[in-house]
Amino acid sequence: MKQKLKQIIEQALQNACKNGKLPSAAFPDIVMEVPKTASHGDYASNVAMVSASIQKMAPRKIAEAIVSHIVDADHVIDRVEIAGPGFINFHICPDAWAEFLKPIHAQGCRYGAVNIGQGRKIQIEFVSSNPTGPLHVGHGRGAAVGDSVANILAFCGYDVQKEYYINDSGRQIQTLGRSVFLRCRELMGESVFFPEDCYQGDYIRDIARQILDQKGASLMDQSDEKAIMVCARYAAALILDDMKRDLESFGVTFDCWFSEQSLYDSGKVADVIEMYRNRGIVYEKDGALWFNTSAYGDEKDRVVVRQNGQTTYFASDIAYHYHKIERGFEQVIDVWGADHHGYIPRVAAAIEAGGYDRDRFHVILVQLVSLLRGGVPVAMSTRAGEFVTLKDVLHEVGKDAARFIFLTRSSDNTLDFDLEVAAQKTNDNPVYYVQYVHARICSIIRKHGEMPAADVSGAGTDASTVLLNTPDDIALIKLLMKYPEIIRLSAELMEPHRITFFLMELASAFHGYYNRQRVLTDDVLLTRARLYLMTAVRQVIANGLSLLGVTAPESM
RNA sequence: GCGCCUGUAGCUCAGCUGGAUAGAGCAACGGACUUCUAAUCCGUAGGUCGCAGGUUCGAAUCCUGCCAGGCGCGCCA
Repeated sequence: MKQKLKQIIEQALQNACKNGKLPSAAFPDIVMEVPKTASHGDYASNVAMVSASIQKMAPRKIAEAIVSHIVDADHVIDRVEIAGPGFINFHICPDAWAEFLKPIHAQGCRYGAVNIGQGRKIQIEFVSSNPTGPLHVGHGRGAAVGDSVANILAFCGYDVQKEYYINDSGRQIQTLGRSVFLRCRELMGESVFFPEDCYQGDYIRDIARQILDQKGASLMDQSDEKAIMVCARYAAALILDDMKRDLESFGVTFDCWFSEQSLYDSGKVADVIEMYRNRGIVYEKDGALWFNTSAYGDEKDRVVVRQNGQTTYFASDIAYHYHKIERGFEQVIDVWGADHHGYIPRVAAAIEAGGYDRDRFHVILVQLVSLLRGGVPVAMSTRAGEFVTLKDVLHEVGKDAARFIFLTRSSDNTLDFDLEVAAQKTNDNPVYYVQYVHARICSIIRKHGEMPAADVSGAGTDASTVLLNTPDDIALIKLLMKYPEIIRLSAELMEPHRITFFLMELASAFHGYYNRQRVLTDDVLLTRARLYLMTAVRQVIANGLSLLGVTAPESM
């Protein structure tokens, strides 16, 4: 409809110009928007105001010139008004709307897919939690956002790869090994001192028990260093398996699990450092090797190889991100907790120093989650091993509620996750409000199937859709027409919460409709038309929910 | 001190690639189930869009400064 009106205005501008009513043939891009207030029409354009400086005319005069040259061949326009400072307001014929249900039925589960990716390869890396402990709520938010963004981008024509980066190298893994090792000795009856910097959680004991069962006490016969190494590998693998299971029950899967250690094993870290060294980007100072990140906008240079010869985490991250782009991704997206934001400039610097445009690297920062129960904060301390895991949350509130709630805020905002509210099946909980729409429509259709003469095969093809012309019908249709635009925005901005809010808005419109209008009536044509509308609503709800990774139940 | 995020109704937040009278949910109050699922709906009430300037036909939205809160500023990961 917007497109149609744009063309009509464009034509009117040209005609007006030809007839000498407008001095200049230079026209701006025509913007057509939906006014907030119904009395301002169904669509409004500000062309006249924007053209004022070009045409050297008063906006209202320009608007008059445009309006008087409008040709409405298809008779979609009921009336046109000039309002306020020079808005041109279009009121659409009530009968013209139902037309726009056709693409929804024609495209089905593809409705809303705007092809902005055009097959371009894009990678999104998320969660990437260290395999040293279970996933907690914060990871859940990252997982929900990352997975949903991946869904949206794939839906919009990108060739998306989802990746999990496994930090299976470095000090934290060492610490993990030491923690398990000490618990093993403890289980064998030794009294050991368990340092504070080791992982305190009970899961360490469980792992120790498993490893002793599996490998036997002879594990401890080798040198401590070797035993710790074995413990570290074993524990990391176990924790990783656990994470995979948790993520799967959260509806999240990855195309690639990328090991940090593999970057060292294949010599990629050394190679990349060598390359940068040859190009003078990396230099030695104070016995350490530094990366010249400040030349690329970082606040200071960063160490890559420490005085003691060990590489820093940044070293492998340089190699990792460099190779991501080498793997052929046009864009590389990282989903990070907001506490890592200070790390962005140096990774961007590394990419730019590698000869790539820094815009190819994008970080979605996700703010903290505070866990509450009935409004009271739940104490969480990784150090003390007290935390509510993602698994616990899933068990308590379920996948759909968890995913939906994680996406009810912009990532830029911190999120209070209240376990009590999330578990409630009341209107405090927006998931069910949206899912209920789907269930209700399915129920209507089931009921209709039990009715005599339950044939809807002609729906949408006969004149019956003209009956969809009440304000309630039109309001719903207009919302459905908005959906592709919502999808485009959420893809471009990588903001899944836009879909969440849209679905709540659509749900609200539907429930209102349901309470005021009847779908199944004695009037066969009307019933057919309304079923046609209802199935379109159901389709859009299902499409949106699927992008969020939430199921659309047929009954509740 | 520097950087990032936030500041909109009593609470939690949308809106912020500029548009007309700023929205939703919750909480409060009052209503609606013999009819397709009341996990629903309708109505009432509620606002100096943190503050001050600037840009322009027009600012919650863009720019600058300030104030407040959160997070981060390692040869940790």
